[in-house]
Amino acid sequence: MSVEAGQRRRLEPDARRQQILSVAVRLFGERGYADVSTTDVARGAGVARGLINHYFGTKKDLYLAVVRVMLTVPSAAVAGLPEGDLPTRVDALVTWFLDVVSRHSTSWLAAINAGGMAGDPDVDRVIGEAIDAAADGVLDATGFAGRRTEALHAMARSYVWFCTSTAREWLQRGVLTRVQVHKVLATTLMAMAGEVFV
Amino acid sequence: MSVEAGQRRRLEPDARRQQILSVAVRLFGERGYADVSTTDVARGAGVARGLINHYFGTKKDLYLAVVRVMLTVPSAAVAGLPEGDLPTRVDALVTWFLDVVSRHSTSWLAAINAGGMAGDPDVDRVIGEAIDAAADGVLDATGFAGRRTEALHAMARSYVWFCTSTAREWLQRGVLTRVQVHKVLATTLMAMAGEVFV
DNA sequence: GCGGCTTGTTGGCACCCTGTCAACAAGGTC
DNA sequence: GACCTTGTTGACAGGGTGCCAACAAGCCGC
Repeated sequence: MSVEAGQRRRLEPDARRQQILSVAVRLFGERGYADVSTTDVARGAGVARGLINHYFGTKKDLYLAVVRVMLTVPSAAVAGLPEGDLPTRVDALVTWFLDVVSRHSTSWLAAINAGGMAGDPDVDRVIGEAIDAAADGVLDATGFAGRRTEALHAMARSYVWFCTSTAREWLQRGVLTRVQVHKVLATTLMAMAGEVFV
Repeated sequence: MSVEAGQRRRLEPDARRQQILSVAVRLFGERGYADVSTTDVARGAGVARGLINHYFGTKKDLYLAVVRVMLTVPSAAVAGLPEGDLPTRVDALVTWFLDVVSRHSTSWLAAINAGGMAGDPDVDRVIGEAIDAAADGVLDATGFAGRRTEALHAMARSYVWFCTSTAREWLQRGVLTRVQVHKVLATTLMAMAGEVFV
């Protein structure tokens, strides 16, 4: 107990908001939407429950902020792919993806999994934006960013979902190795780039 | 109103259970877990709310029964793939999958989407079993059912997730055509069978 | 036909969670 | 030290869930 529980302390709005958000990220990351009550978050932050509504609005709004944090971290360094022929660029993209997802595996996979909120329009929109960004990276790496169409983008998005589910078999189920995942993802992307992206 | 609302009628347990279940399937299929209350289901069935707990236990148990119904329907006719070379069998598998998913699109995609319950161990287990069954079909169609390993099965499972997300781009977003989805799925499965299943 | 019995069914109770809001007080200012 | 801004609290009302004793529909023996 490093915090005096009996005393009431004023923090600057940004600091308090950040403190609550970090607690929420931790809790939602390990327990899923329905299993985390705003009371839990408030207790974790040593704060009255009403303060959460004051800063974030509704519980779902808080969750949206949490998902944004979880998804924004990895997408920081999307750019920076090397030059070279198609196999080289595809390999670099897959390597980059596996690095990112293994580093932030828990939070990132938890966010993509939607922790029990998939189907909600707002949550799906936030996740969809992250998937869209990743899909842009896929089209970029395969050299189709210039000829981008809605259909191409949809296929790339679908491939990103494929990446996440394959990564889950590696990081969560532990039944695939990183080398195997790498080969699966690189091979399928090569096939898509060569035969269906046209 | 074909049902006398004011009268209390006794039904046989199986009939009542089935009646409640069908209402629950309809409601959960169109509105997601959190947005459907047991009161809604009870009202839809013209029944006291407590009766739902009597027949199904908790609300999550009811939802599990609903998901089982939604996922069991399509997996009925998994078998029956034609003989022939690899491209022929792959093509038939993809055609079969697209037929099934387009016929039961709403309920099946809703169930796979978990309607806001992904992350729950029990729900994930039920969905996982359906994915496993589909993955068996994939290994069967590609002729690797005999040499089945855990890793192969994981890759097939991952491919099934790829199929669902691609189908979503077609049936829910409407940005891909059936022909495009077919080509994507057939091409990638051919690539996986030829290069990574080894 | 009638009382009794099995059991499908109901309504209400207790508990938890959520969103709101008026009241409170911490910390700076004059 | 009085005062004022505003971060913070606690209580309230509404709604959802699980549970359980009481009720009654429909069948059986007489």
